[in-house]
Amino acid sequence: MSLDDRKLEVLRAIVEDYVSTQEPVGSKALVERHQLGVSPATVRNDMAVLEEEGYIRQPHTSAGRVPTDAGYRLFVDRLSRVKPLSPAERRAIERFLVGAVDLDDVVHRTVRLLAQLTRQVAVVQYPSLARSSVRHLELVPISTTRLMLVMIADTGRVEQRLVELPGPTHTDDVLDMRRKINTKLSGEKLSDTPPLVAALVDESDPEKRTTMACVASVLLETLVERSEERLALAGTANLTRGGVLDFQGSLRPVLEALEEEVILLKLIGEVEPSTTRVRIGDENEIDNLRAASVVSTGYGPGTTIVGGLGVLGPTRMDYPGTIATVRAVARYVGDLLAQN
Amino acid sequence: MSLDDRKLEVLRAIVEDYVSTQEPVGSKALVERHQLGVSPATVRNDMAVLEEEGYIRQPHTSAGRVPTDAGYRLFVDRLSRVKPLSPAERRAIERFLVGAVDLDDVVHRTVRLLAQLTRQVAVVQYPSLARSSVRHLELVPISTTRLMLVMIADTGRVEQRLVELPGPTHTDDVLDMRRKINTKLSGEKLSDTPPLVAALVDESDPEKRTTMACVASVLLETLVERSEERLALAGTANLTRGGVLDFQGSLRPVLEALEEEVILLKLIGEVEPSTTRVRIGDENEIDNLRAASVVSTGYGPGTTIVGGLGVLGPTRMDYPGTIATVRAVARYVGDLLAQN
DNA sequence: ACTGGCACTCGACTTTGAGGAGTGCCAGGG
DNA sequence: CCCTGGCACTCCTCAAAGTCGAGTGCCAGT
Repeated sequence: MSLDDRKLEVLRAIVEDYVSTQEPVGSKALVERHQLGVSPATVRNDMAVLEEEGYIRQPHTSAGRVPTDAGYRLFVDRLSRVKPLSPAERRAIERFLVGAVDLDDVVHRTVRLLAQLTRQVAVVQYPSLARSSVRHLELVPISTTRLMLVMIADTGRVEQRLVELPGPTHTDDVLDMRRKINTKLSGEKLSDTPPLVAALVDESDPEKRTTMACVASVLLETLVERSEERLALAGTANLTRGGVLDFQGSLRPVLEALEEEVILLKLIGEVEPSTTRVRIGDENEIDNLRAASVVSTGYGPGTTIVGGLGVLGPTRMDYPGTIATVRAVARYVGDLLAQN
Repeated sequence: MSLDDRKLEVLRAIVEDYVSTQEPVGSKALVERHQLGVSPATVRNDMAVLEEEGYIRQPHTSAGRVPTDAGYRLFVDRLSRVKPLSPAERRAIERFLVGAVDLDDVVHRTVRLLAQLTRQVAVVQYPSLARSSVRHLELVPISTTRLMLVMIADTGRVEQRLVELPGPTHTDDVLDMRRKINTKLSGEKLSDTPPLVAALVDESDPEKRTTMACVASVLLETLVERSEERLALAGTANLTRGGVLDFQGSLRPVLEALEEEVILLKLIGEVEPSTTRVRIGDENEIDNLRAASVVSTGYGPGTTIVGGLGVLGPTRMDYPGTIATVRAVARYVGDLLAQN
């Protein structure tokens, strides 16, 4: 059975009212607040159908209706009009992001901005190393048997690791290694580097091979294996808006999930180009977040994607507004990265 | 009026019972659970005095007594015996901290460990730049008009900033600057560097002065002005233990405070050598944390202090245990840093 | 100085009842 | 055939009232 236009209109009205009032919405209130052009009784019939189809439900008999996860899904997919950002919001974004001095700064400003605009929990992934290229590798002698390896990626990320050398090594040899490494690796995608690093060891003089092997192993760890994805989080206090009503009474599971980087990365990290992804309630694979919704998207200079960002909130959220904000922020951040 | 020994014993019993049960404790329950050697009526008289002195209070008539902030303070200062760590805890600390590969790793492991052991919110400050010395400064050419400045501190912290040069600059000149800067600044406390940086500009060749000034300004920002203190936070989910009872019904203000780095730094950053600081409820200057207690201490290699760490929880917390854990973790982290 | 006894207070919990929002269904009308 | 007004019904919310019991303060007695 398919739903006719009016039923969809009723669903939209229910979602919009419920999102803004946080109270189950009844047929009478619905016709008063929206120009549906029919009587409450008719709306009731439509509601009965919508309930049968699983889009809305009653918390208890003789209460109004509340959208189900499926209802929100339908709303997002077919009923929500794109809500353009207000000029004030655009200005807020620009004001917030100009003046960022480095990548850390950009990420921190972004995550706070997102949290503030959406009034929800915001998550921003640092540009993924897996999607970056090597811009420069530096070997800094700390002592005769210790180096600091610094990797600068084209996305602005900088990673450093300590290298313990097998024995005292002369500065000239370090410089030599540094030159060779850079010649070989500069400009390469991080994911393409392992064979090149192996080649570096093979090609080096026999007497310097152990030293080079040492550096190479740390290099590999830094470039690929560790593949450390970093995150920034902000706005957890927003979880407490709407009392204990959202999130079925306990913030616990949500806060727990937010502490797991792995989980957050799953949420915002899996990005397809230029798509905004919305996960509603049960659609989240993580049990702890079955009462939450996540809106996420990728960002990066131009059309490429180097990382993900998004927000998390109650299923009862303003989807059109949130989606618009997340998209806009992602675009601004992308532009910002493109400038470097 | 001074309190005799038994009254203090009663106070201790009240604190201990309330901390473990989270319920107001009455005179009868008290004599049953502790060997006070007197009758409930006597205890009641003692309680009346303790209440008059402001150490305990009744949530309402005909309820048991609850410690006040002043009561906890007295308990911490005079009544709590040091609780030695269990072997299991010692082992947990060691297991958690060995295998940390760099400073980031150490800090993250520490903060998680602390949150887990105390079952509270943990905060760890990265080694403060203000207390660090320069180990090495590196200038990495990114393009002919851009450098990346990398500062490596003796505490393991690494800061980087982009430098926009006034015009194309030859690599040799960069190397020259790099050498001069290192000669001048290596080993110096960051706080002592500003005049040295100024001298660097003064001493440089006239035609290279603008370039050097450029680098110097970023250098100063990195070394001193920005003076960016970093933090790691973990265990916010622990705030939800004990229901909504702790924190007078709303986590909101606490979560808000935890989002402000400045506030957290105030809490754990002001450290005197080898002291563990306990701030109880109202003693916190931040309004949002008037229902919380903070236990903090400094850490660093040997007896020096390079940063702070601590935990935050409800005033109703296990002070002896928490204090012991915080101290132990700080000592272990200090030892770990000393090894590098 | 401590104890047992006793009257008293007051929150927690239960019961009862009125009120009302909202529904489902049905018969009638365009 | 779809919409509408009417009506009986459900069941939540809220307030009032009452019981229960933990815990207290005080006092007289040892």
